Amino acid sequence: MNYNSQPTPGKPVRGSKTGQPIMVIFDLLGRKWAMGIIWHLNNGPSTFRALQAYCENISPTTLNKRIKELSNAHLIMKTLDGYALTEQGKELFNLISPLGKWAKTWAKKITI
Amino acid sequence: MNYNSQPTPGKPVRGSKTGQPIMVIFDLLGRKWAMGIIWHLNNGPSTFRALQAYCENISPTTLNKRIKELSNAHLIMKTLDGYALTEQGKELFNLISPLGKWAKTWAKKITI
DNA sequence: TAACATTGCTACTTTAAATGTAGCAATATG
DNA sequence: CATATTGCTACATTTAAAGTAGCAATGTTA
Repeated sequence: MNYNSQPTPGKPVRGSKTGQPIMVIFDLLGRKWAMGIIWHLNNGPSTFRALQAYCENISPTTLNKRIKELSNAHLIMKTLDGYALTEQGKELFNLISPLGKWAKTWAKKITI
Repeated sequence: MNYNSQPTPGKPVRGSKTGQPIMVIFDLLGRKWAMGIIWHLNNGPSTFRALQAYCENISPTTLNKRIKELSNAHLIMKTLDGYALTEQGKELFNLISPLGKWAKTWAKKITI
C-alpha cells in the first residue's frame, strides 16, 4: 500500500483506503505541531522564525514540511505579514478552539 | 531536554515547557491513530483486534501504545465488552465530532 | 556603502516513532 | 480435546521528527 505524504481527500490515507475526509483531516492534524501551528496562527500572522520560536523545539525541517502540507490543504497561506490562516483555516480553528477550555478542566481532573 | 512519552498536564511536552493543557492534548491527539481510535470508539466498545481492523494498517505495537496513553489520560478504558470511551472521552468526542461534517465540505472545496 | 542582522529556508546527521511480521499464552468455542 | 479468537510481546525495518550548521536574500544601521 502506498500512502501519499500529502493527505488528500479521495486518496488513501492511513485509516481510510478511500480517503474519507475525516480520516484525511486526522492524518493531517495528527502530525507533530500541525494543530499547534493553527492554534498559534489564530493570534495573527507569524513569520517562519516566530513560528519556530512558538513551537519551542520544532526543527526547521519539520516546520517547513508542516507549512507545505497545511498550505496545500488551504488551511494556511503566505502573506506579506508572514504565514496566516485562510478562511478555511479559521473555520477549523473555530472548531478546535473549544478544546482549550475543555483541556483545562480535563487537566485538573486527571492530575493527582 | 527530556520529554515524557506520556503527555501529562503540568509536565513539559513538545510545544510547552510548562505543560499547558491544550499543548498536552495536542501532543496526545497528534499521534498516529489517536483521534481515529476515539472516533471509532464512539460507535461503542471495541476489542483490540477490531480496533486493529478499523485502523487498517496500525501495528499492534502502536495500537498498544495508543491504548496505554489514552487510558492513562482517562479518555478510554477497558471494559468487559472491550475498549470504550470514558465520560471524558465522550466529552472529547463531542468536541471533535463537528470536524466530520466540516471535513466533507473542506474536501469538496480543495478537491479539483 | 559597507557591515551587521534577520528571515526563510536547505542539507545533513542523529534519534525517536511507527510499521510489518511472527508468534505465544490465555480464554472461549465446537 | 482440537481449533479459533483475543490481547498482546519481540524484534527487525522503515519513516518521521529533531538537532545543528549554514547560506542566499532582504532589510537595517553606522
